[in-house]
This record gives sequence, structure tokens and C-alpha cells, in this order.
Amino acid sequence: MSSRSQAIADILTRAILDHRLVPGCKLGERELSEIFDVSRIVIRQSLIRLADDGLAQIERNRGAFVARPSMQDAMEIYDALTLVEQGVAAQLSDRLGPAGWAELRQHVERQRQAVASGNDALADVLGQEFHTVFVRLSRNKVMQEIHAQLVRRTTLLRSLITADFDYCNLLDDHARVIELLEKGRLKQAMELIDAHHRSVVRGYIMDRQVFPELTPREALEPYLDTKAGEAPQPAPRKKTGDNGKARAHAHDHAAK
Amino acid sequence: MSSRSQAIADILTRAILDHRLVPGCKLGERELSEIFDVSRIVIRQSLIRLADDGLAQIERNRGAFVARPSMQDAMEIYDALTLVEQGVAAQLSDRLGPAGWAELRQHVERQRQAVASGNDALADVLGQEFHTVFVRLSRNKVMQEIHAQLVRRTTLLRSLITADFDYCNLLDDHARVIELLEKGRLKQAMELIDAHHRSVVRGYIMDRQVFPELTPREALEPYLDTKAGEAPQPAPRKKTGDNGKARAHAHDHAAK
DNA sequence: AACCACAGGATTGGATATCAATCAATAAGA
DNA sequence: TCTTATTGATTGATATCCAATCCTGTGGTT
Repeated sequence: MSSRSQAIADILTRAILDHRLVPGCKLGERELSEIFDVSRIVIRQSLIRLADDGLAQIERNRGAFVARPSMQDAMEIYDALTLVEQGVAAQLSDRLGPAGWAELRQHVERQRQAVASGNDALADVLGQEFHTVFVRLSRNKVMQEIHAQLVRRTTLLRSLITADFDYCNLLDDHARVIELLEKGRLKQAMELIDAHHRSVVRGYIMDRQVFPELTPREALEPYLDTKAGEAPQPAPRKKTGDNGKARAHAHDHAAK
Repeated sequence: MSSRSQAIADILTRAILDHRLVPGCKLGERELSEIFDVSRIVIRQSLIRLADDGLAQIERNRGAFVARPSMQDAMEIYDALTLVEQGVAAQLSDRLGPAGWAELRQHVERQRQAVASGNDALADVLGQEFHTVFVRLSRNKVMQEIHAQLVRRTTLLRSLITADFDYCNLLDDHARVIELLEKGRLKQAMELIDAHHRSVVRGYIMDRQVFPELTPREALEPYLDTKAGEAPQPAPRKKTGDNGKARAHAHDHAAK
């Protein structure tokens, strides 16, 4: 392990991405230091890392809070994500070998099986991972890190929306992007990527404030015991505005 | 100002970008804490920020060093920069209004005047700034920050090269990119951006190690007095392998 | 002389206690 | 009721201390 503050930053990041720590939530140094049983200094360093990553916001003499991106921020993040993925798509359409295309198709197939077998949680994860795999094939670690950061911020954004949308028509986007790219129809693939992200962000309805429901202590409890071992995957917090239709298509959302 | 550690991180960043702190240079906590007259903890926080930005590298129990990117890193950074700038170019070719084009042309014109009047230092700065202005016109703060980070890392890379190249044929790239974009010849503009960055990184000859020449204390001295006021622009360190030809075209390099 | 092992020093990572500055919220007063 | 002052809580930062680790230099061995 690199350092305690990095480990704690990772845990906080996971908790935020799992929507257990919601935007606006106060991240008090004393409270966190008691939860993790470390000194305040280590917590400060963790919070600095989170702030650099855009997941937390530090206000002088007021403390750190889980970032509360604005609607403007959301659009900019999705714009940047679109730009990056379009660029990667352009690179891959030139450079990617058969093994790469096979890996992508295999990933989509696994996700499709997960959806078919009703394993929504797995489908969620695979859907998220697709983008990561996609960018990894560019073999550019710098680009990967930039993209990963943007993905983290989009995941944070999902804490801020109440209404989900109908994503049925976008279920097979991954497969279609692969297909278009492999056929050399780069422009269409890029337009598809753009259209998809655009429709996602257009569907966003952001709340002025989200209600925590979980104290930081409760939110972080599941991550604690693992000193340096396996990471148990605690179930993400259930969505509050849980209307049936939205829930029915939730995996489509995370699935891209 | 936000915090002491941020201010110090900014100073360290500037010193690195000015090539006063060269890659591989040890950034000892005790030494820096004495230089800046703050506690070691503040320095640690600053170093974490630098590491998150890719300008420093922290090795456990060994300390922090100015990052020493590999040739592979250099290519990846330039690839990412190309990707970003191409993407922004695509956006601007659609969305940018006349005022934007005018601002770009005006910037190029100012740089041209600086070159004509032999003010190489100013030409350098303007040449760097062009990219920043270019990306700023996308009106996307997220993208701006990503781009700025990449630019910082390319500036760091320049500490690692000894041989400069002949950039005469690329002097007017900025103007030509603008021209092509405004005419809607997006593809050609993107190819020009790519070709330019490619030729830059191909010309890189990286040294295994760079010799510091300046102790951290000497390197940081010019930045110190300014508690919170104006930032004096200390002259960048003269290049060591200073052969006439390289020097003669140095401004072309920084000018892009 | 070359090489390995061990001890010591130096440095980092972190804990604790303490202090000043600032913000927030309550309590006092007009 | 509105304004102001005090109090409490939290952050920013310092100093000191301790443990773990790395580096080095010495000394013994071959």
C-alpha cells in the first residue's frame, strides 16, 4: 500500500461513487479521523486528493464537502467525456487489431448475458467497465487516467438526479459503436457517442439538495474492516425517488 | 488565497515549469519546510498536490522527486494533448462565433509582433498561451483544466531534452490552424495539429539524467518574497546544452 | 583487494497536543 | 423583532515525538 491517506481517499471515493456519501455531505476532519482511527492530518491529505479529483470541495475555514456539481458542470463533464471517447474512437478505428475488437465484443457479450439473466448489478458494473476497457485499448495511461477521472465525476452526478429516463433505445449502443468503428464508419460512431451522452445529460434533472439519509459513519462502515485485504462490495444505497419505471431501466443507465 | 499548501504547490509548479527544478530533483520535506518557513506537513500537502498533477513523484519512505517522465510518457502526453486539441478544434469549427476567431487571430498577431521585434521571451509566453486561449474558447472549464495539466506536463518534458530542432516550418501553425478551421476544413486542421505534435515528440532526445545545477534553495529563492502580492517573473534557467542553432530557434519551439 | 553483513544515521510517515483564525449559532440587548 | 456580542466548534497550522524504512559506511570475511 502506498500510504494511509491514499487508502482512505480511495475508500471515500468508493463511498461517493456508491452514492453512500451524497453531494453536499460534510466531510468533517474530526469525524473522519475518528471513523478511520487516524489523525486529522491523514484525513486532510485524503481530502486534498479528493478535491484534486473533483469529488470533494474544500472551502477555507469551512471544511470539505462532497462536491455538488452544477448543471453547467454536468454538461461540461459530459462534453469532455464525449470529446475524449470520440478521440479514442478515432485512434482505435485506425490502430486497433483483431484481438482488441474481440475483447470489446466479448465484453459486450458478457454484459448482454448479465442483462439476460437479470443480474442488474453485474450489468451495471460491466456497462461502466466497457468505457474503461475501450479507453484502455488506446494503450495510453495518461488518457486512461483522464478518462477515469471523468467517469468518476459522471458517477457522482448520478447522485444528483431523481428522475431516470427511458434508455431502452440506447441499450445496444456499445455493440453498435464497435460495429461502426470496425467497419470504418468513424464519423457515424462518433456521432453515436455524442448523441448518447447528449441524451443522457439532457435527461438530467438536478435537485437543489440531496438528503443524506446516512451519516458519514454509517456510510463508511462497510468499507472499514478491510485493513489491506479483499474489498467487499457493499450494496449501493437504494435510490430515494424510487418509482417503478425508473428502477426498471436503471441498469440501462449505468450500462451507458 | 486558499491555503498555504496550495500557494507553495503553485510556487513549486512554477519553479518546475521554469526548469529551475529539474526532473529527478529531490524535494526533501525538511529542506522545503526550511525554505518556505512552514512545517513539514504543509510541504507534504503541497507535494501531494504536485504528485496528483503529475509533476512530482512520491516514493514511499523515499520522498518526493520532480517527475522524470519516460519517453513512453512523453508520447502518451503528446497523444493526449493532440486528442484534446483536435476535439476542441472540432467543437470550435462548429460553434465559434466571429468574436472568437478574432480573438485567436489577434493573439497570433501579437505573437508575430513579438517575434518580429526579437522579444523571444514574450513570444514564448504568447505561444504557450495560444493553446490555452484556444481551449478556453470551448467554454468548458473541465476541458480547460485537463488541457492545462497536459500543457504543464509538456513543459516539464522540455527539461529533459537537450537537442532542439528546426521548427521554422511550423512557425505559422497557429495561424494556419485558425485559417483552416474557419474555412471549415476541419480534417486538415486536425491533421495539422497532429502532425505538429508528432514532429515535436519525434524530435525529443531524452537524457538519462539531468544535472540540477541549482539547489532547491537557489531554485526557489526568486519566488519567495512575494507573500501574497505580485508574482515577479524570474528568468528561466539558461539551457545547458546551449549550441547556437538550438538557441536560435528556441522561441519557435515554445511558440509551438 | 573484493565482497558481504550489520549497525547507525537520515528521512519519511504518522500521532499527539496545542494555538490562532474564522465561521456559525445562540444569547443578550435596543 | 432586529441587531449585536459572545461562545462554541472547526479548520489551518506548528512543534515535538516516535516508528518504519532506506541509505550508507564501517568492519569483518574470503
